[in-house]
Amino acid sequence: MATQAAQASPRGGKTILVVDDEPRMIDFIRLNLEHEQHLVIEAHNGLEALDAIRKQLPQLVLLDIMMPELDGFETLRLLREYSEIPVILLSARGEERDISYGLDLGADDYITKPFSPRILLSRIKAVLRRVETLDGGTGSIEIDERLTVFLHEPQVRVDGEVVKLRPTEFRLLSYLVQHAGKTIPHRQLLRNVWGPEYRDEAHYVRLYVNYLREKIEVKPAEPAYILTERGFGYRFVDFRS
Amino acid sequence: MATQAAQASPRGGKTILVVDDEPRMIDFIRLNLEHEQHLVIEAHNGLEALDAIRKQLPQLVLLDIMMPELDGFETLRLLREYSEIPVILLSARGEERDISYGLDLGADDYITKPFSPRILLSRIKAVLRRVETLDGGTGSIEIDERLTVFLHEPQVRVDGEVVKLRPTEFRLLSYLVQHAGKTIPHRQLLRNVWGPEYRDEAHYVRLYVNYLREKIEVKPAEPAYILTERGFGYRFVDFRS
DNA sequence: TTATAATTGTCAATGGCGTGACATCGTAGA
DNA sequence: TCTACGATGTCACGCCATTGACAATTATAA
Repeated sequence: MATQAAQASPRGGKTILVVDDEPRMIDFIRLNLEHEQHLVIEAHNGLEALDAIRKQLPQLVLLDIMMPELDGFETLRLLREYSEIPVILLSARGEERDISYGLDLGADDYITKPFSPRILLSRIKAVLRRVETLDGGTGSIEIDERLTVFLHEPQVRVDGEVVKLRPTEFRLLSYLVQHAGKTIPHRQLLRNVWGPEYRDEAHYVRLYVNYLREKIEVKPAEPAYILTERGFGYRFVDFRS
Repeated sequence: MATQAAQASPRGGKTILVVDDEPRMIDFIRLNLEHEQHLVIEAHNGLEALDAIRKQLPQLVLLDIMMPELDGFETLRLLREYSEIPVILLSARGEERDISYGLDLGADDYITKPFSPRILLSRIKAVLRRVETLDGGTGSIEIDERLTVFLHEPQVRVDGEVVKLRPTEFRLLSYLVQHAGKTIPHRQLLRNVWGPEYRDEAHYVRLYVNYLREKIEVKPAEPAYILTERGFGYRFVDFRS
């Protein structure tokens, strides 16, 4: 049902929906976003916002929390029932306590009013970048003739054969490939593949590195892709050099 | 080895280490933090910072990225080998691209220079609040005479008996209890218990709600703690009323 | 009231993940 | 060089998460 975001706009800018009941705030944001070549559409309450999202498919929504009719939280809750469009919440001073509620509802980030144009633009850029990393591009990286890593599917192609990866293997390989050429310390791998609550389980990394080697290396005992940096961590070979 | 954070400071303020090579920046931060009753200590490069953390055990570190000797990233990497002390990165304009690297290394948040006193204080407050939720308090919530939920151990006490919870059961129950009295939509439970990549697996929630009911309810078929709100989600009974 | 569909609850099978024990390798010091 | 120790690699087992099939319940409409 939910169509993928669309809307071309002049010179590579994005279509951004600004939802706020204060015209001054909308004007301020519009001024700054249009200066960056974005196309700005607006809505003045939650209902209008949901309507505009359905009809215009913006690439990003700036959503004020305190609004008449349908407030930002409720709007976001309804929206997240069917759409994963990026949303940045705008919260007024003193509402900071409730921000975690907004993130729970699925907001991508938030900005506290008042804010500077620079803050606004950098947050938007950051959110868009994150989203584009997730679903942009072809979604596959050709490491060399015999190995292709897919970033949207838990699988790799090795010597023309598709090999399925288990979820943890997939997250680990993606992380390594996306940081190819750098040695990643054990701790950092744990934190980013398993989660921040894992600190001392360096064992897991060894185990899953070996699972991966079994699947992608020619000779797992003499790895050519996932290299061991004794005492530090692991490094995926820099395939771009 | 790593002792728990300590340092009492006047009137409930925290001990905060500010690491920056620009004296003006330190002065600016010091002015604002001391106004909020925090005790400010300072360091001017990474080595000094690691030393100060060892010796003074601040509750939070504000860490500039661009510094001579040992930069913020490298300092953070070394620090995270042995300590989970909260760190907020300070990044100058134009370094925004590298922020995700800092978060990978285990930073808790970041602030882009220049920033306002209000931003500074609210970020610090947010990080400290998050940390204190994790390890503060007694760590247990007594729902009623027969049920106690532990927030730091995957277990509950039911009728005086300790019952162990599996990891997912534990996360789900913690989330429900911490939002007791509110109906949480299926989507929101999925997002916050399983992760943002789970969207349509509402089935999981049903299954785990039932696992939990088996463990904590008197009659699982007629739940008194975890209530079903047909068409919306689940609600943990409001035990504070 | 009854039929129907949507939602929720239950059960069982499968395979991934965490865990420990142990083998092997690499490095530094004797 | 040899030895000892720490780091890394390997293996096997048991628990838990996921998945699918299906039953029961509730709301809605006939």
